[in-house]
Amino acid sequence: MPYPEGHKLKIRGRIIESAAKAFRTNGIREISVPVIMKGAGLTHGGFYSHFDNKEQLVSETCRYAISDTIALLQKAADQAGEESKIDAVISFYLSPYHRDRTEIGCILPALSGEISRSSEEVGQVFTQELQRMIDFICDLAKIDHATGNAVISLMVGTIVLARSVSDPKLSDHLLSAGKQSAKGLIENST
Amino acid sequence: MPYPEGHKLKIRGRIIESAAKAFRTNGIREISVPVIMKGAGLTHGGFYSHFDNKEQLVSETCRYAISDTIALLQKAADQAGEESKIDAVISFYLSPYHRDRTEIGCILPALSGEISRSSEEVGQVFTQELQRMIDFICDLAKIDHATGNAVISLMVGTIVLARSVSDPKLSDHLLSAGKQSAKGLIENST
DNA sequence: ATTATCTATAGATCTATAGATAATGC
DNA sequence: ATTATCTATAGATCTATAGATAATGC
Repeated sequence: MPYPEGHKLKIRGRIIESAAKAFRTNGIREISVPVIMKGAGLTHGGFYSHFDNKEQLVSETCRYAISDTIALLQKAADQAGEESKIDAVISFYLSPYHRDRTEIGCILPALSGEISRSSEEVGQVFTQELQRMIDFICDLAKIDHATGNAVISLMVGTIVLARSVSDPKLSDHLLSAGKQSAKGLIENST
Repeated sequence: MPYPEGHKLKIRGRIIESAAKAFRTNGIREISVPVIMKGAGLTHGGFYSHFDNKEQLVSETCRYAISDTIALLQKAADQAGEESKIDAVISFYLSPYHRDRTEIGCILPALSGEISRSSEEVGQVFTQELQRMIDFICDLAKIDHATGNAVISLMVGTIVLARSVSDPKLSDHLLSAGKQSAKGLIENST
C-alpha cells in the first residue's frame, strides 16, 4: 500500500473544507473546481479522482457545512446556563458577527437559493441536515415542531436580508427585530 | 427620428421582463445575456446598446421585480375585506402556489443570496425596494417597524427553506408554520 | 509496483465589442 | 439619413479527461 493509511481520505476532507469556505463566501456556481483545489493546496486535475463531478462535491460539502454549523451552535449553547441555552443560540445566529462572517457561517442563508436549483441528491442531503437543525432547536427550546420550523425560517430569513441590505442601520434593525421575535415565538409556545 | 416614439424603451422593458423571469427561475449568474435576449426575441449583440453591462441589468431588474411583487401583494389585499387584508397577503405569500411558481414570484427568497454578493449599486436598489416592501406590510397590518421587519424575514426565510427542501411534507409544514407564526407576531404586537 | 497528483488540452460556455445590415421617418 | 439590431469574433473563463510524473510502502 503506497501512501500512508487514510492519506486520500484526508486530502478529500481538505477539498471539502476548501469548498465549504469558498462556497459560503462566493456561492456555488461562482466558484470553480480549480479555485477549490488551489484552496486545498492542489491542482485541479486531481479533483476527479476524489469526486465524480462538481455536483457530488456540492452535496458532500452541504452535509459537512450544516453539521459544522450545528456543532457551532451546540458550542454556543454549552457555554450558557440551563435557562438561557436557546437564547444564546439565537443571539449568536442573529449576531452581527455571524452576519458578517459568511466564510464560517451557516450555509442556509448563503446557499439555499442555489440549492433549490440543484440536483435531487443535493436537495435530499439538504433536507436531512435541515431536519437535524430543526430537531436541535426544538430539543433545546423544548418547543413543538411547528414553532421550531418558524423559528428556523425566521433566523434564516433575517440573515438573508441582513446580508443583502446595503444600509448598516437597517441591517442591524433586521437582526434585533429577528432576535426579539424569535424569542417571542418560543415564549408564546411554551 | 427613425423608429416609432419610445420604441427603444419598449424593447428595453422587454429585456428586463425577460431577465426577471429568467433570473427568478435560474438565478442571476446562471443566466447568460444571450439567453435573456433570446427571451425578449432578440440576438445578444444588441444588448450593450441598452445596458452598459450585465450588472446594470441586474439592478434594474431587481427594482422592477420587487415592485412587481408589491403590486401582486397589493392585489391580494384589495380582494380581501378590511379586517383580513394582511392575512390575505401573508396567506398568498406563504401559499404552495407562490412557493412553486418561482418564475412569477418574489425575488427576495430566490435571489438574495446572489444579491448579497453583487455590486454596491445592486445592494442599494435592493435596500430601497425592500424598505418599500416593509412599509407596505407595516401600513397594512398597522404594526411597528420592528415587527414588520421580523414578519418579512419570516416570510422570506420560510419560502427560502420550503423551496430548498426535497420532502413535500416538510415543505408544507414549513409554509403553514410560517403562516401561523407570522399572524401570531402581528397579533401580539397590536 | 502501485497509487495520487500534475500537466496539458478538448470542447463548451461566457461577457463584451466592432462593424455590417435592416428598419424606420423625413 | 439615422438609429436599432444582427453577425462574427476576441479573449477569458469553465468542467472534465487522458496520459505523464512524483511519491510512497514493500
